[in-house]
Amino acid sequence: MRIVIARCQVDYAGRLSAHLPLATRVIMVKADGSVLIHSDGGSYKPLNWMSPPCTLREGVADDDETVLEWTVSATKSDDTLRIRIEEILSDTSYDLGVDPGLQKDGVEKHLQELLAEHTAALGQGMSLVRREFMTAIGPVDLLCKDAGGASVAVEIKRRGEIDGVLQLERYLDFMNRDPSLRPVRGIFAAQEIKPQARTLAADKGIECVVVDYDELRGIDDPSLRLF
Amino acid sequence: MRIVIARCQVDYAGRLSAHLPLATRVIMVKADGSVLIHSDGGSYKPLNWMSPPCTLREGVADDDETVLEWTVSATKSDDTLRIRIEEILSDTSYDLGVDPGLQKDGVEKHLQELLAEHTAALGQGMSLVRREFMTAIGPVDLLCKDAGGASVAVEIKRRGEIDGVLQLERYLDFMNRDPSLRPVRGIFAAQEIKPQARTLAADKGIECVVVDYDELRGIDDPSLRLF
DNA sequence: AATTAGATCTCGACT
DNA sequence: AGTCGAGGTCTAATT
Repeated sequence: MRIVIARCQVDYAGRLSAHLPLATRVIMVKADGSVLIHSDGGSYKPLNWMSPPCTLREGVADDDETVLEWTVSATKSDDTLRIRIEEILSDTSYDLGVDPGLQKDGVEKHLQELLAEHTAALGQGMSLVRREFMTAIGPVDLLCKDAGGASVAVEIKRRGEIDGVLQLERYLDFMNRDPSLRPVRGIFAAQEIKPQARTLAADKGIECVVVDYDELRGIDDPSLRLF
Repeated sequence: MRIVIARCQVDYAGRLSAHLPLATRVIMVKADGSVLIHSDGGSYKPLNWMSPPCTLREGVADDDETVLEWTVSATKSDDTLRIRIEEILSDTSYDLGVDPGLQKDGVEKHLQELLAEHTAALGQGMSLVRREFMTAIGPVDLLCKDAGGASVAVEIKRRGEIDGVLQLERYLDFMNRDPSLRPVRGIFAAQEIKPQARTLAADKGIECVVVDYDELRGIDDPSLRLF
């Protein structure tokens, strides 16, 4: 890991063209050759970058030998990042070693697993028929039967937005064409549901269920938690 | 901009939970308080981070006073990032100033502008009626008339995938209900078109046109290019 | 290798 | 402030 603080201009040419005017920035060169150009704001996305695999060539500018010119070239395409460095304020390198990586918990897949095990959270007397129930246009997250024995298709999102409702509506359209399933009603389950999504669901006769992830996880063995 | 190289563990709790085991990493603290944790590989995305607006509080661990504990808290939610620092290898700060920002060129809008000016690329005798032609369900990128005077709706994407074809199909459905427009046929134009999208388009009677961005731009005044 | 769908998506434009 | 669409999306899982 090499970190350079420098006054620089940057040009990217590839899937688009982009230019950064002269300013002081952080240039991060990773062990795999990838390069990130960060400013002192924004969010985690760099102003400009080159993803691995790529190679860094260091030289000087054609028009001015006092200006360093770094060229980063992608291996698999002709994308290039050209960095013109007018002044280096700092240039340091560190050996970080290989990172053990990130452990995640609480994404949509977990929510689906938990709801599959605790279908009661979707309604009294609800029972699971299948997870990832296949239809002609893709898998429905959960297929259940309610207390009355009627089929229920469940679409699960971490955050419930309008596209999730539309997706469920398409599934319901297809499933209700199948005489062996019909009638199928829909439940849209999420940790939080946006007002617009809720309105659309109501209009389509789709029930909305807000799921408390922590509460649902609390039903499970607490020893299975990461922390 | 503060850059710290340290052996650390990191825990994020918020929209999900995530944990990073002890390892040497780069901690970037930006002027707006946002924090990025980078390893020596991967891509531009940090292993873990906190977006602004947020505040950083520096303290020591409850269980071990020799361990620094930084807590980064989001202002608008209860998301927190907890960084346990076992050893600091480097800790430096720089004043970068405000960045002038990135200038972009070459995305979908530009492609639309170029095609609007050079409708011949879509077919012999094609002429432009309107850009962003409004329909009940949204604007069609281009409305044209072909050599025979028939209406043509054009959907433009940088990369042509299946959802773009579906979008165009919805527009065509609506437009063909309007007696003053009917009949309207469709052209799906993109720099590259995925086989799946091509197949669906063929099935729907939609023509596919692959556009060469550089060639199209070459027709324009070269002085208008960024470099 | 190619495709699909989610993301602590981010980012910009528009309402 | 919220919504919508695109991204040099990235990422991981699955075919």
